[in-house]
This record gives sequence, structure tokens and C-alpha cells, in this order.
Amino acid sequence: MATIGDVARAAGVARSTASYALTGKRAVSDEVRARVRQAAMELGYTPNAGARALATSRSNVIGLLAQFLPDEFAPAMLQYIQGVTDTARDLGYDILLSSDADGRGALKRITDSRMVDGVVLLNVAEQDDRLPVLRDAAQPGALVGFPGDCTGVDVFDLDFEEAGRVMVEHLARLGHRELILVSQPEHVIERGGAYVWRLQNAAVEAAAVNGVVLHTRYGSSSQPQIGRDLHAFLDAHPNATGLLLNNEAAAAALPTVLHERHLTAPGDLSVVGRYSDEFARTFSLPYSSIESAPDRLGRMAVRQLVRRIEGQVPENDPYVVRFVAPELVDRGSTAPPLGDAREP
Amino acid sequence: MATIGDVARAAGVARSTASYALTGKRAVSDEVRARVRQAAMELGYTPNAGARALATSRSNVIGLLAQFLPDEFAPAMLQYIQGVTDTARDLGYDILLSSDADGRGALKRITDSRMVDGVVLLNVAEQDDRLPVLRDAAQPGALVGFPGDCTGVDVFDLDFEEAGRVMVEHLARLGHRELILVSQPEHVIERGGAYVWRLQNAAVEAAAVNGVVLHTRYGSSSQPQIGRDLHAFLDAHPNATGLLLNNEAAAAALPTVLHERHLTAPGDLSVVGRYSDEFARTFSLPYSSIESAPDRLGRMAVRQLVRRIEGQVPENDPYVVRFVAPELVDRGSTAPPLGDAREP
DNA sequence: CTGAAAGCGCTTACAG
DNA sequence: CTGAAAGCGCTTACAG
Repeated sequence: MATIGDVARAAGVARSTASYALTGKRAVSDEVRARVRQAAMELGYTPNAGARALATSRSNVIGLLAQFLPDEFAPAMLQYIQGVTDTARDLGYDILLSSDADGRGALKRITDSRMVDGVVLLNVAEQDDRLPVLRDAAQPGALVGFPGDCTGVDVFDLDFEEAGRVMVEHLARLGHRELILVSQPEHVIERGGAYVWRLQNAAVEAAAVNGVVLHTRYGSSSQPQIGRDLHAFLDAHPNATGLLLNNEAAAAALPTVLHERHLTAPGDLSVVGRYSDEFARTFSLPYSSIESAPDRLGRMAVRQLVRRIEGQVPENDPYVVRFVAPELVDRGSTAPPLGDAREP
Repeated sequence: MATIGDVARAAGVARSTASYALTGKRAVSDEVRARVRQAAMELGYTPNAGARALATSRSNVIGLLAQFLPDEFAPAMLQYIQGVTDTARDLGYDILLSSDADGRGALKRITDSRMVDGVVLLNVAEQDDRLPVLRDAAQPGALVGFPGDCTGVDVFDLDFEEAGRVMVEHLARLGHRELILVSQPEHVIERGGAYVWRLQNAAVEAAAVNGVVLHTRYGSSSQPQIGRDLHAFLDAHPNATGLLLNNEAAAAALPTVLHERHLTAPGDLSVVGRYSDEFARTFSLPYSSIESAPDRLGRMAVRQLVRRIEGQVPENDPYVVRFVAPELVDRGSTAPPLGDAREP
């Protein structure tokens, strides 16, 4: 491969001049710039990434720490990864992807070795053992997910509490008086998946305020168990007229379960989920849902991270905690309950 | 961050000695090695990746070129990515993930800049415009997918032709005489997705040999269109007793379609798909299927790539084209057709 | 068994 | 506006 020295020689200038002509970091005469560019073009010059990183202390790479947890619904993960990857590329950064089960070790390694200029953490737990490592690192970090302690990092998440309220209030307003909320498995909470109880607690509160009976249940995150769970929940609460799903696997399984019970939504049961529109389309889920906005969250996290990397944010500028407002996407799966007094 | 110079000073040795003690590339006295290691530990020393890459011409990074095509079923993609990422990590490599729509440009950039020691291409088309770039690159490449021209690269793919034969022969042996094969959309073929016609052509041939009528159809890769497609195919061929699916979206949609038609498998219809076991579990698909083995293919590709990177394969050693034999995973969705003479 | 030195390919103050 | 030189942090022949 051609080096900057080859380019300089071919253009008849000093290496420094060639560098400045190419990077634009110093004014260069039009004529020299043209010669250098021409030479670079002809030689097929591309700067050596390692050498540049060594000289500038910048790699133009962002680390993406994902974890493929067996109790998470894997397909949902992909959308966050895509959002992060696409945005990074648009801003001139490549993505170093780590799915190491030992996220802590992987994070320490890629930051200490200066492979990355910054880091995005997915799947953030309430007590995330990667956070102490991140705070010690020289590079900034952005999270998708809401940990117990947000100091020193920028945080982006769906407003799960508002989501819980919106779900309940939407059905309460339609006249429903007994609902079931199906959450992720309880061990997701134990592992630190705070979004489960954030949504649930808010839903419970909203139910109390609105005079609605809310049955909260944990469902499996995998098939076919979640199908059996749904049957059991519906059997246990035959008077419930609405179903709230904070569990992607449950949403994916519901069409089959409703078929098996000869029920339709919203005819027999009103349904509101919490997942992305992309997810709804992929699995043809006909239920209204709170948009979880994975692409948008990924984009927000990368944008803020790049601002910090590039020093557009003053050092120790207040770190942000930004919640995306839940938007209820209407797919026609909710209606007043059967026999509701207010229905004509 | 501590540098190798800091470590050397703390251990009271030369930088070169510190380097050798840490890398093990030259014999070092036990005592010195212990001192150096101790110093490195105390200082929290991690080599600077850029500097090491510059000095060794090795980055210990593998490029992974994925493309999220709108007509491919995204969740299926994730499993290849996981297989590649996990294997790379086990072998000491990090993954630079590119999902750039301009795969050609991305590939050129990451190879020319020496960011990566080698490259894995997913979603390889028959005439893949990334291949000329890859052949020109200084780094080796491994493909998952089977291009028209395999020179200069190592190739790994499912044996789709054998898969087509196995599907047909399995049902023929059970006594079926009329089958429908639902493939990916036709534009996947036009884009160069050779696996579609490789499986289909082999199936057609096997059908002829076995005296079976085979209706070949292209189905949409997205919901809800694929559901309507399936209804149409079944309407058009009411005497077909078996359904072959080379289309993940079709497999995911089939449970609902069968419910709607009040059909069961294998009671009314025998079904054989082509997808991974992981996919079957995620979506609780109860159909026997040809295992597409994404994790295994990813693993094979990375292993061979690393062998080339590390020079364990003689330069210009014959490149390999390796097909994974299709394995039919029995999930009980096939049986002799209703009213078959041979049934007691 | 160990050390001093050169070199990998860039960038960037320092001079003019 | 341009150039000569130093330096980023490693590794690795070359000497001893």
C-alpha cells in the first residue's frame, strides 16, 4: 500500500504538506492541493488506520457492547444494533461489536487499548457491572437503558413509567375495568432489568387512580412456554377485558393463542403491546402498541456520544438523561369492552 | 495510560525486554519476567492497539460485512452475526461490523486502511460486487454464501441442492404425490440470491425422478402479504398434501394460516421448512425443517479465515468451498398423506 | 539472557 | 504558504 511518503514524493512536496493537503488542517495552495490529491488518487492512497490512531489518539471507532441474553428476545436486539451502526457510519465512525458474555472485561480491554473513541452500552441493567469500568475509562460512554446510577454517562431510554400509565389509561378511558399485564420473566428483574418494574409499578398506580383492577403476571420469554402462560392467565381471569403486554415473546405468541381460544381483538379482548413498529411489521402483529423506538434511541445515543468525542460538549458538561416519550401506535386492537354500558 | 516504557522503567529493564517478557516472543529469565509482569499489573498496562498494529501490521480485528436487506428476514441474520462474533472472540479477534448499504466501499475502506486482518462476507450474491474488491485486498476473506466465482476466497454454505432433494424425497417416501414449494420472492433471485434457485431446481429434479407433482411458487418475505400468498397457493392446489418452505417469513406465518383454514400438520398437510433450530424455538414453529446452521457456518468461516491470517495455511493454498450437509430435524410435521393406500 | 536503536506511517508543533 | 523534525507506543532485527 502507498504511504503518505509515496504521495508526497509523487507530488514533489514534503510529507507534512501532503498530510495537510489531504486533511485540510492547514491552508495549502490550490496548486499543491491539486497535485497531492492527484497523486493520492493515482496511488490509491488510504491512510493507515493504526498509524493515524497512534498520531492523533483517535480511532474513529465506537465500541458497541451488546449482550445476547437467553431471556431476552433476540430479534428485538437487532434493531438497536442497526440504529447505532447506521448512525455511527453517517457520522464517520466504524463499529467495534462486542457480544462477549463478560461485558466488563471486553469493555476494559477495548477502552484501555484505545481501540475505540467512545462506547455505547445496550441492555443496561440497574446495577450494571460495566458502569464502574466505563467511568474509569478515558473515553465517554452513552447508554441505552436506565441504570440506578447515571453519573458520568449519557443515558437514553424509553419512558417506561409513562408507558405503563398510557397503556392503563387508554383502556380505562374506553371503559375497561379489569386488565391483565404480562411482563417479562421475573428473573429479568432479578438480573437488573429495571424497565420491567418501572412499567409495572406505574401501571399499578394508574390502575388504582382509575379504579381499574390490574392483574400483574410474569410470562416466559420463550416459546412455547409463553403460549401456555397466556392461556393460564386468561383462564385465571375470565372477566378481564384487556391485555397489556410488556413482553415481546408474548406479543408474538398471542395471535395463535387467540385463535386457539376463538377470540378476536378487539372484539373479545382489547390488546396493547410495547414493541417497535418494525417488530410489528416483521411478525404481522395487529395490536396497538407503545412504540419502543430502538432505532431512535440508538441514534440519540450515538449522536450525543460523538458530540462528546469531538469535544462539542464542554468537558464535564452536565450528563444527560433523556427519556423518549411513549407513543401509542393505533393498530385497531382496542375498543370499549363487550356489553359496556356506554356502548350504544 | 501506562506505556511499555513505564512498565520497563518500573521493572528496571529495557523497553525491548519488557515487550519480550509480556509477549513471550523471546526467552526471558524467570526473574525478569516476574518483575515485568508485576509492574505491568500494578500500572494496569494494556498495549496501545494502534501502536501495536502499526508495528506488527496486525490489528487482531476481523471485518464483518453484513447487509440488512429489506427483502431478507432480519431475525435470521442475527444468528450468523452471533456465530461469527463468538468464534472470533474465542480466537482472540474483535469484530468490526459494517452494515453499510455500500458494501463495496466499506470493504475497500476497512481493508485499505488496514483496520482489519481479514474479512467475513455475509449475504453473498451470485455476482457480488464486493468480491473484486476482496480479491484485490491484501487480507484474506471468507464467505458465507456461494458466489458464481469462488477464486481467491474460502466459501462456506449450506448445500441447498441437497436440501431441495432431501425435502422432496422425504415426502415422496411417505407417499405424497403433489407438493407445493414456497420460495423467497423472485427479486431475491434477481438480486443474486442463488440459494433460492439452487434449492428449487434440485427439488424440481427430485420431484421428476420420484414421480411427484411439484408446484413452485415465490412468496413475499414480509407480513402480512406472505399469509395471503400462502392462502392463495393452498387454494390453487387443493390436492397438494405437502408444503415445502424455503422462506422464513412463510414459516413464521404458517401457524396462523393453518388455523384460519382449520388445518393441522401433519394431519391435513405435511410441512417441511428450511431454517435454524434457534429460529424454530424463537417462534415456536412446530415444523420439521432442514437445519440452516447459521452458527456453524459462521464458525467455519471464521476458523478458516483465522488460519489464513495466521499463516497456518500455505500462501495460495487451494481455497476451500465447503458445503454443510442439510440435516432434516424431525418435529413431527410430516406423515403419510390422508387416505394413502399404504396406511393401514 | 538483555539492551540500544531503528522503524512502522501517520500528524503537528516549530521555523522560516 | 511550505518543510524538516519530533513524536505517538509499540515490535524486532542487530549486537553483545
